[in-house]
Amino acid sequence: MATSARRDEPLRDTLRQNRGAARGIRRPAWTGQAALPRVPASPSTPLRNTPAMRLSQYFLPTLKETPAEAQIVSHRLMLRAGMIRQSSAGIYSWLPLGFRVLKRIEQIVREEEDAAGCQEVLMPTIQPAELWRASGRYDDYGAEMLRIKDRHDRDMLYGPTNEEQITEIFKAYIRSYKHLPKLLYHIQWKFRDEVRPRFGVMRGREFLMKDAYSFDLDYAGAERSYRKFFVAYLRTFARMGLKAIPMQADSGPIGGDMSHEFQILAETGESKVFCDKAFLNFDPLQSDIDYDGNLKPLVDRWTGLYAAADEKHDPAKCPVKGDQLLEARGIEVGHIFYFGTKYSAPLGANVDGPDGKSTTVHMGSYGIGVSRLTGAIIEASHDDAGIIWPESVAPFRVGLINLKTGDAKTDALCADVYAKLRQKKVEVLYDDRDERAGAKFADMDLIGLPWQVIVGPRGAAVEKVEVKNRRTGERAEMSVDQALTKVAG
RNA sequence: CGGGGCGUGGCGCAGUCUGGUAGCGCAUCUGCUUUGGGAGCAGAGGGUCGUGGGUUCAAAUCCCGCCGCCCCGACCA
Repeated sequence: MATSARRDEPLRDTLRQNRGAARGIRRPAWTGQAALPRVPASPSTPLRNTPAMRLSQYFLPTLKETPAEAQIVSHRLMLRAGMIRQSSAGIYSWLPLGFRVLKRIEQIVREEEDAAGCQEVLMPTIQPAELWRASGRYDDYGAEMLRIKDRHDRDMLYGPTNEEQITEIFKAYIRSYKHLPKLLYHIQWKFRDEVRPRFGVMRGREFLMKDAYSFDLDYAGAERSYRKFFVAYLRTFARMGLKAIPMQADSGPIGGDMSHEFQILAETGESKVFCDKAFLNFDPLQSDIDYDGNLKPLVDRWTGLYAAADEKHDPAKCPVKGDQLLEARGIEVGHIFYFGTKYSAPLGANVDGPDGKSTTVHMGSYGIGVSRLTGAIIEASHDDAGIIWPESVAPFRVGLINLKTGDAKTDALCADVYAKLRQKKVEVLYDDRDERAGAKFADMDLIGLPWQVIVGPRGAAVEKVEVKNRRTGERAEMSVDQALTKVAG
């Protein structure tokens, strides 16, 4: 058998690599292979399985130059920080750093939905056309819906939303008003075949969305459910460090009456918004919420102030005068609406009421763009050097920078700080690469971890480290113990 | 979907008008020197120039078709 040139390639590559390894040659940050950790006999299943990471082993392909296709700042920074990789127009893979942020955001959304009494389910991405024919939307939805056929030539679709699906589930099991209200949500990938996807994950075709659905006996009940989500949304966005303003909205193609969209304020936002400056003083996290109590006063407080997106704003009719009117740019990150029996009626979602009569349930649906939020947060929180993550969604809380790997004292001090942070369960990314100081500073600023602990030979000689706050830029030298306290939060 | 632009090594670009050995910077690999804000020198590897056809002695370059991506607008979480 002839030995082809191609056949020789892998062998040569292997030899080359082995030679490199034997000499202790460093590999780029994201190609290194870590020794696999020993698996304990009875492994636990923590939510986060990588609380700490060495950058020399981490897959973090940062870019110095900006890819040409990215126009807006969040898209540029997500590509440069190695968070995502475009697969095709409006469709992205999530790399480790981006995926961590996505999971963080998802988890905050989940916690606040759960707190409001909403229960998590998971519905499929692929749905049967039949379901959508029943609601009449199979024909109404248009080309934005990705239609596919299975091997039996049955019409299927990649779900752009899940009203029909959830209504079918509800209908199958719930027969009595005694089981109402029911609040259900899921966090699932959706697909809308946008004519023109753009702005990176802010307007992709495939996107991760939390969509919740409420089922109530009547309008009054639906109103109570609506308020729960209204409040949960205020808390959700506030926890991500965002200023979200609820604005009266059209209910769009899904249809309905009561509707608000939640716009976060960001200088680079997609549309102009106008609102009362008093909003800025509201803090949704100030007080505990009793979701079983009366939420009307709280919702009224938020809806009592003027807020309008560009197309709804009429300067002549605006009640807010002069300085008190805030003109800003916004990004829509959530949308809630009540739509009555729009789906429950055609799909036959009825329950028996107290009077023994069958009643069509009142529904509402409540969306949050989870993947979009990743970009939106960056739009709201960045500077020239890169991303500035709010602590609640940061992929790691602390970046530990070793300014001179190979220097015994510096290495030892870094190892000490790294171990202590892990002990304190502080998520840390340790830059132990053999790179120049400047490159490390630049990368760390770019990926935007809230805290940097900088260790160099100068400080190591006197057992001091430098702590830098990414947001304020404030930096100070201090002992390891002081640094741990400062950074642990 | 209307209008415009662009596809050349992993990234950013030149070369196309006027056809004639495929280049530059960054990144990567090797060696030496460097080391507190994206290092220097020397060497090396890597590209069927989006794709199919056509014209020609010869095509990244000219012609036709197709595909992909980006921007503006209308539309949207």
